[in-house]
Amino acid sequence: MIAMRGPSTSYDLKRAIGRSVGYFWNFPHAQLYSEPKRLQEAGLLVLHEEESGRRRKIYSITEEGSVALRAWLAEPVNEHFEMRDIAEIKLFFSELAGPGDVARLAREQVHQHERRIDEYERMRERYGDIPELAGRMITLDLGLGMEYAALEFWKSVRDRADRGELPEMMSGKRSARSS
Amino acid sequence: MIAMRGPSTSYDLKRAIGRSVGYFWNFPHAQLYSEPKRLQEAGLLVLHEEESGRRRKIYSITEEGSVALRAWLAEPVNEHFEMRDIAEIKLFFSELAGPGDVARLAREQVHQHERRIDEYERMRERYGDIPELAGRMITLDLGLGMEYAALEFWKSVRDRADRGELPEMMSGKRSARSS
DNA sequence: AGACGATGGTCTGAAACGTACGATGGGGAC
DNA sequence: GTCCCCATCGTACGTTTCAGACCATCGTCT
Repeated sequence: MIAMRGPSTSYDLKRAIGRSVGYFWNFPHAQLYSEPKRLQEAGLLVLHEEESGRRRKIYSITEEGSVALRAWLAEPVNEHFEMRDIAEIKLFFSELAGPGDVARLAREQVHQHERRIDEYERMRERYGDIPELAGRMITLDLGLGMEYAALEFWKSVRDRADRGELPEMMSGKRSARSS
Repeated sequence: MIAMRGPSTSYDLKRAIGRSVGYFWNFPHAQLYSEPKRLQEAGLLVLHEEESGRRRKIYSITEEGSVALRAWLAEPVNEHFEMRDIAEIKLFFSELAGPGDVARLAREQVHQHERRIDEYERMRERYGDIPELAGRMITLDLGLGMEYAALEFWKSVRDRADRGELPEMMSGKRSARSS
């Protein structure tokens, strides 16, 4: 982020991330203070500390840092993306849930994904045709694609639940430890 | 999981999760040993320890546990799902990458998502029409939807990169700390 | 009898996390 | 002009999570 934005304080990073990468990779802000320190000690960043009143800590990338960054970008990505979706977990275990729970869950999810889609579409409208940002907007398409996929899914769950097509019993326990 | 499967050892959980929920919520296996202990101390599980050679630790859910579980399932889900996608991060910062990096990245991703789709489709074929499991198969549809969305996205990135339509320069640093 | 893989479990050091807390400065209300 | 609020900027710290090394047992095949 520092390589892209130029010299930044941790607070700058926090805001920049909040508006961009944060959507698909969350950072607790405390990390944005400890990590730069680590990277600076490793020689990948340099710290310029203000002497005036605010005493801001402004980090810039070093040549070594740039090299490491480019090496990382060139490296292949082995892992598949990770997801953590509480709604999906609840759906998976919905056979243990009470009547109406699934329908309510699906409705909530439809709503949430619609809001998120709105948010993304507005971002695209505002920044979409600023050529400087166009590159960074690519990932927005992926986010939107995912959101639309999720939205369609939950809509169909909602409709099926409303039509009573999903089991959603609250049956007795099964037995087996085997299989 | 224990409520659904019936009495289970941590190892049972590990396997069961590996074949199902694990795809959208990963658990390091060590947690599957420490958590049940915690839940047992909290009264939500009971432990039956074998006295024979193996001394397996088999957990079952208590009435209190069932109640807590159903309460949790009925609770609204506030958070949006979390994603962690290294490929997406690299794409976001691709303006700092070397020539060819984006194309390579996209190709890898296409391949990975295709493999994952295969895996899911095979699961559906094998278990799809076993009525007992049908309920648990719903989430598979969401997984597939996401995978197809990602696949299409990365294909389009790949094609655009091949046609040289993406900037992918390695330009000089920007200046601003502001905005 | 021995090898080996599946089963079953524990421990630990390092990261990550959330969150409370402290401080400064600029700008608007008055 | 002064006062207060909010955005800015930063630190500290206890708790969870995590990866991964490690250990033991059992069944089965050779």
